[in-house]
Amino acid sequence: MVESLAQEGLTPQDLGREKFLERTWQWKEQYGGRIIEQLKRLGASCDWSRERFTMDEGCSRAVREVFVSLFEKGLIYRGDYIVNWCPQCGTAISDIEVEHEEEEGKLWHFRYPLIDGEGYVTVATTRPETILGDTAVAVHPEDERYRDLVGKKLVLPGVGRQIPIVADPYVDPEFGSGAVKVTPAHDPNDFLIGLRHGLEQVVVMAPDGTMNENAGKYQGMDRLECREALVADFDREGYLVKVEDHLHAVGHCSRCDTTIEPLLSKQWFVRMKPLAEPALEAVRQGQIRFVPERFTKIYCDWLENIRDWCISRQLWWGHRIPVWYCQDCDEIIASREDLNQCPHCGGEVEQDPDVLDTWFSSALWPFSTLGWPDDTEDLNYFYPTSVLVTGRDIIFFWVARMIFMGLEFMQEEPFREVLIHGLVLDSQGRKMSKSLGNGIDPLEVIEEYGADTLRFMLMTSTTPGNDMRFYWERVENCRNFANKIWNASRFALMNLTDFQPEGIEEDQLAYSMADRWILSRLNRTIARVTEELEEYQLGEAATTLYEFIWGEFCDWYIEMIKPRLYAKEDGEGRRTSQYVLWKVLETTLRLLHPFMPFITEEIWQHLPHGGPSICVAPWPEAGDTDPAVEEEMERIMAVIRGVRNIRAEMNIPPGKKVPVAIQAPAGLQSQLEAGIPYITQLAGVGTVTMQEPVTEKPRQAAAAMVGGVEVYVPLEGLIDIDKEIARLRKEEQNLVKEVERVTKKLQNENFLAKAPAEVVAKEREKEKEYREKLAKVRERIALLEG
RNA sequence: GGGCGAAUAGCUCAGUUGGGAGAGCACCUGCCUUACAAGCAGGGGGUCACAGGUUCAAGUCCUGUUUCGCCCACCA
Repeated sequence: MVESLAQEGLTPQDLGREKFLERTWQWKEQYGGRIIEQLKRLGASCDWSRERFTMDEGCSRAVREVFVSLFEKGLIYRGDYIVNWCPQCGTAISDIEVEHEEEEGKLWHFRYPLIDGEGYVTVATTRPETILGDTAVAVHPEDERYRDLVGKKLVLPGVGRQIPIVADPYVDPEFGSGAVKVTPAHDPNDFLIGLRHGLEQVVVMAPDGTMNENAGKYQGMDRLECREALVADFDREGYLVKVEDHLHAVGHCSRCDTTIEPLLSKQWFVRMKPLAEPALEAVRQGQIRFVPERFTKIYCDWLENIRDWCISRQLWWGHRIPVWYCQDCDEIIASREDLNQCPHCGGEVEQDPDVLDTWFSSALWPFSTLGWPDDTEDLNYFYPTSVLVTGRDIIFFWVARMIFMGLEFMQEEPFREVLIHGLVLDSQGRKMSKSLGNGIDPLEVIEEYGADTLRFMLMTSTTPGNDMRFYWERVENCRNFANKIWNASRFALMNLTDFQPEGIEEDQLAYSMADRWILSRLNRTIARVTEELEEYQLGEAATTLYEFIWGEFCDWYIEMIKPRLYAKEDGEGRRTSQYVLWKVLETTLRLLHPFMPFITEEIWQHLPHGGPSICVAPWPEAGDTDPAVEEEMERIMAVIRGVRNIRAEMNIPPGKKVPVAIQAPAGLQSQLEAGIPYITQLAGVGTVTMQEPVTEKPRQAAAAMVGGVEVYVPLEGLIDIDKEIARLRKEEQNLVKEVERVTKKLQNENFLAKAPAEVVAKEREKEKEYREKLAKVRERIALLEG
């Protein structure tokens, strides 16, 4: 066993590389067949020789089914509407693909003359080029200033078009001049005003962002170029009233960051209200729960204010819209099958050239990957699933849409809980982005530190829903933890070569104090980790394991059992510690497996184990703890720490064995005697003398008062009395503070009356403990000084 | 304009029913001790942003303020 692990020349950092990915893949394939089937079904095959991707057939069929079904229900429609147009990408995009950024812009004020020459109306705009598409000016119906002008006409400067003044409640009389230019083809509000008043829609911009034939002499100019030229022209001609600085939010394409142009065009939309309502109810009534809870509000707010979803894209990748247009009878047919001719008139048909928003198919993921629309075994087994884990940045894009599509087509929510995590930021707290070049390639981290290291790092020191910064120091820390487990396991394997757990009866074993202690700690750890995982306290669970493995198992237990393991003559003791060592490690690996899948699997396979793979091994169940032995061991450990502290402070050479005299009440002596081997071994102690507290205190000695016992290290010549007094003085100071605090609390009658009895009892115990300790320290100081 | 999050050790962050402030890194001291120097042992370091309030008791609950960050938003 040991040989195989060593011979392969592995380090934990190798784990996660291809070899292990492959190996784990094999195990998963062998034992987790269902999952593999799903993953395979997910794969999209790509054929570059054609113009478009060929999406996986299964998924494609689901997408068509959903599209056609929604179309038949009237939930998908094709219409003219103002969409977010990206001139760079040359496509429409949905509302959530637009990123708003505050920008310093200008607000230009222009005057439009009345046709009768009787004055002007002043309007303001942040996009002067859209003036070319103006077909009205709107004022508030109750605005006294303009009441008489409603119904009159203005001349659109530079264009010459006569446009009406209309009254519309949308206009805010308080803002600017109280009069708004109306451009129905290039502004969503204006579009609605236009519909209400039957205004003409004049598109002045081409899909590539240049001005089109309706822009007159500005035709062919880029929109910004046009803006400059137009402003200059209007200024010269006296139409420009003033220019103000203006801070406003400008929409940008989330993909290429180009300024979005609202543009009138014909697109496909999903009618959102009927779909949003059930999705809202499912969350409101608790069928779906968000963790952390605050994301519920974000989700609900979005769906409550949802507008129809523009799903057509003028791109060359994606699922092509399954709609055919008859060239003869103008019939529009949404079809599950490809069409060659019009089912109505037999005429020639052409498929819509557009493709679907990629999130349209993503929304079907919970069921399309399971074989839907067929009634498959996987679908019955895996839908709905229990929990979805995802980043907070795609709640709208993905989570919400999976929910409403799931409800619509499966009549059941796709998952019960949604665990939201934050984003990984760079070390300065910025989002990782291509343009900043501050991104970190996870594959590089894996290459250098191992996959488990990265995984563990991402799971620790974070709170659900909060962002985290990427720090190499933390990666290193996690790498070190991975090494720690690796090395501890190597130690275990070296000492388990002649061990098999078969046939061992737990109650027949000769447990040492250390054995009983670590088993109790293990049970406590199992219970705690399980509880924390159930509460989605992933970081806390990982920390609990970290502390148990490093702080208790490695630092204490392994050190404690070394003599037993090395002593060949102590057969029963050795065998017991081997068993406990194996049991604790094997159990701990199963607890740690979700956090460090590769390393735990690799080690587990080398240990005696049951079952084919740790990834299908049962989750550990917590047994009984033994508080008495924990307390006893804690006292022994305190003695050891006390002696170590003395050694360090007194600069006692590391190799030097020191004698120790322990003065303890009779009741504690037998317990302490059981701990003597650990004290001698772990604190560099030669002999331990057990005494009654009444015994004369040694003068040439350093002392530690721990857990109700006095520990003396008598070392003639090696103890600097002045230094020892200073050390004790510091201890005294700390104790005085503690005693003061506790006493003050216990003198407070309100505390005694209102605090729970157990809290008061605890405080009383503390007070007693501190006072006793303080008395001993003072006595000690007096002795040394006197 | 609306909403959310954060503020704790030099740095990055934990701290979930309110009951003696924690980790990692960095720093200081001593150790190559037969699993591990990517390690071991010991140590220093915090008025938990600020101001009020509730409570016997507040990092934790409430109110307000400040400073960062994020999300949403069709006032030209």
